[in-house]
Amino acid sequence: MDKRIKEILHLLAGEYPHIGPALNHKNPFQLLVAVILSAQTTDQQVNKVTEKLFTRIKGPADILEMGSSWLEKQIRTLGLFRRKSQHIYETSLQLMEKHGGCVPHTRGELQNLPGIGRKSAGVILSTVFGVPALAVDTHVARVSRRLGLTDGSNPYVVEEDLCRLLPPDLWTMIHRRFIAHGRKICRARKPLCDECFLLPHCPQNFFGSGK
DNA sequence: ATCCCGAGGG
DNA sequence: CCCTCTGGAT
Repeated sequence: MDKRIKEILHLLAGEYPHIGPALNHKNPFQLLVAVILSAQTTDQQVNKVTEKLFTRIKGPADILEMGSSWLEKQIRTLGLFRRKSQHIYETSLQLMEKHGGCVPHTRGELQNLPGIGRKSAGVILSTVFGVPALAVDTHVARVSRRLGLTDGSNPYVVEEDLCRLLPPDLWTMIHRRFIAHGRKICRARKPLCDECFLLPHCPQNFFGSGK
């Protein structure tokens, strides 16, 4: 692994030591629901909704029992709420019919569910099944690009580049730490470069990019 | 490439 | 007003 990358990872580990999943949940199904809800939405907004939602919803059968219009009302404060409601309902249906009410353990099966793409499958695999995955969202992509770890705008390309550069046993933590850094310092709009502990190692800094 | 789509911040 | 938020399906 590159020396500069090692130093970056070391500094990130120091700043964001033991960092857990940002989406609150008590079982794999609840995480699956939360991940669907998280599209183009802050985790804070998702957690606000799921705090109430998950007192009634423990598994896919609960969704089918309550119905999609009920669900839609519960998540109305989130963006894309109609589509998310449909996806959660359809996914619950498929889980009951094809997977015995359980969340599947493989990427292929997960991505086959409506509303679950590569990023969401990666989050589920790494968070509840302990499978190494580097889920690339808007934060991970942006931070990776600014640090010069990739030049791709396509998330799949970014994931390929990162997975080539970084060992699998670090993928899950790197995902979380990049997100934490992307929220706090390396923000999309006005990045706080003057407060950033990675600045000496960042190509964005003209004077520090040389070595 | 386009659509979905509310909350929050600037 | 504007942009962004742990995207995915068509």
